[in-house]
Amino acid sequence: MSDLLRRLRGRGWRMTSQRRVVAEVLDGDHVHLTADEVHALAAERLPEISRATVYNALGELVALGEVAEVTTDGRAKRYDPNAHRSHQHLVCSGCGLVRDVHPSGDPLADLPESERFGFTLSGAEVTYRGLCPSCGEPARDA
Amino acid sequence: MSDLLRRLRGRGWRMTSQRRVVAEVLDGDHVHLTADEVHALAAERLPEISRATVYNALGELVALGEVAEVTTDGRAKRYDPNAHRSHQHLVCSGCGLVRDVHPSGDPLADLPESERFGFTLSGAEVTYRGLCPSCGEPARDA
DNA sequence: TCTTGACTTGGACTGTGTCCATCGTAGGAT
DNA sequence: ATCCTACGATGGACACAGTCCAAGTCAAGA
Repeated sequence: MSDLLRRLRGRGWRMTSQRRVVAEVLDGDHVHLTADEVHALAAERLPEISRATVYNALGELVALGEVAEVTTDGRAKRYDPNAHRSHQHLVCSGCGLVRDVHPSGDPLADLPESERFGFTLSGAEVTYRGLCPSCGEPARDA
Repeated sequence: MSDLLRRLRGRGWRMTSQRRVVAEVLDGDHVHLTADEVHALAAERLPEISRATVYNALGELVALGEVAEVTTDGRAKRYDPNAHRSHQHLVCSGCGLVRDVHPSGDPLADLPESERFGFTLSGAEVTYRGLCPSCGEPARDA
């Protein structure tokens, strides 16, 4: 059993076969699946699992802080199980590929008091945009 | 006529009454409207304007670089006419309020070569999250 | 094993955005 | 000033992501 499943069970998360496969599908590094992708992968092991259940499970994992929700653009949210190590995202403007990155420096420290407008800050997300090695090569006709 | 309208006309943007009201609605600082809000405001002046036209006009303004698209969460995109001055966004986790902010430092400089994975970087967006003064006050029962 | 409340299901529903065939019109040509 | 025509507007159907709900199912404690 993975660490994730062990942690969830330890926190009193009622374990069902559906929740198990969702958690298993999300296990690993550099995983950034959409809800539909999670559903498709889960359905390979448990064909009857419903979309609603996947959405429920993902929502709970996010609420528990085990998985982070990443909105890279106007498309579907992606779910990132690497929520315990603080990191940011590098997104390919061409194909949508997402990589975890670890910038130096703390963006929160870069926001002076005069620019906080009385807000109580809780965090900052940085999204780097660019072209991945495949998309960056000049397109070539056949 | 506003600077925005003048610039657009100068760039050969065919001016119609619909495009005019969309551009006028978006004029100003600290404007972060959703497409539906733009449509509603535009419809006050031009009741027959259709949603498709608003979406078309917004898409063109974004393509022209006159307006920036901001995706703060899984909800509707917001349109920010303040695209010429580089800035980042501060979003209230409670009510969704968006403010423009100007952090010091350059997030791009914080991403070491070893963390770029061969990408050609084009920019970085920083989204600060927190509670605005209204939402930050402890809720009080009546 | 029994019980029960939490979980799952699937289908309807909502919000956001896109597409497309048809109609209308801005702006150049005359 | 008027005409032409290509570009823009229209609105309704469609697509996608996500939520909600009533009814059925099951995990886990007693």
